Amino acid sequence: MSISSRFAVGIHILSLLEINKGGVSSSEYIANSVNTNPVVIRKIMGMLKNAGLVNVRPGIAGAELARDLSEITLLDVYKAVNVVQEKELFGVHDSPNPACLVGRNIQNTIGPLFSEAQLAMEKSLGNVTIEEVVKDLLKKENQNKVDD
Amino acid sequence: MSISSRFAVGIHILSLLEINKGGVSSSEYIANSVNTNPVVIRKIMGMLKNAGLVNVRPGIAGAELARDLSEITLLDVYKAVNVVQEKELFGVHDSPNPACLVGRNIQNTIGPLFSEAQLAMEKSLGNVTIEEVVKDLLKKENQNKVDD
DNA sequence: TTACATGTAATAATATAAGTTACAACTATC
DNA sequence: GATAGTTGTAACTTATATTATTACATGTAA
Repeated sequence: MSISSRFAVGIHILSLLEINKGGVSSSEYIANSVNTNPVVIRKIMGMLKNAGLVNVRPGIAGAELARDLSEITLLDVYKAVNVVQEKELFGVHDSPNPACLVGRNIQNTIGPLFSEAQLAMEKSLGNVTIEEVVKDLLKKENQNKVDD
Repeated sequence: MSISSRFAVGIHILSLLEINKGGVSSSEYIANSVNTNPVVIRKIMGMLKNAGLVNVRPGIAGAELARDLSEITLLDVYKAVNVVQEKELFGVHDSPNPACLVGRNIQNTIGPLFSEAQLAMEKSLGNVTIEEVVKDLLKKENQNKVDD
């Protein structure tokens, strides 16, 4: 099981918008970098737009960042692309037997524990900005040049 | 997206083994409490057995805990039932375009960030033992009695 | 030998993800 | 205003994973 790659693609898109700031970032252009279909990009872009992270308009080619990169965290992207619902990272079997002590209490006992673990993960995502991601992309790019 | 309920069921099973310590916990008995099919229980039980958490033997009815409850954490169960592979909680789009600066570096940049978030979640699970779960189950049971 | 349990393979039903096609709605420009 | 090119979106396909279920081999105790 893995969380949908929409999240990774969302990060890819925002990074690309920054690095291609001079040019026009159409869905086709972005799809070429991500290596997927332009429609997939437009769907994800729509989510990023709803979350106020990018500006896109029908008929007009190219998307732009709606906020400073230092004010967009991975958690913002994660929430924007809707990959995991609140308190639902961990699936729980429904309708356990109410005639059993464990069955009638397990959900209430497990729920908070699962929420806490999910929040710990999300907090970690909230500590990283897209600005840092872009800086690291450029750093890795330069490292590779030196290696050649 | 949700992590397979095998994890929740695994916790349910271990708790039930403790609370039903006096009786015989056959796969049918457990399935009745979880509200699922006995085969599902046997499959999960097999994973718990491989991880050294329970003792079960072919032909002999009933399973038993293989360790003290205070020495089994939620993380142990999570790993036992194999719901998330190492470093694979977050899906990443494969083969992004190597001709693009972002495309050829995004995986190496994102990877460690995703791993860190996953580890934060897993660390949280490692802080809770099944013993605590059982205590909370009993506590909630008594609270409900008072409410009646 | 019988009754009953676990182990496991095979299958079906369901849900979600990701890719794709098709087309409506919109904008700029000629 | 007609055209070319873009975004927005619905519909469909394919692939994969989960969960439930059936069937049966294997193992144990009485």
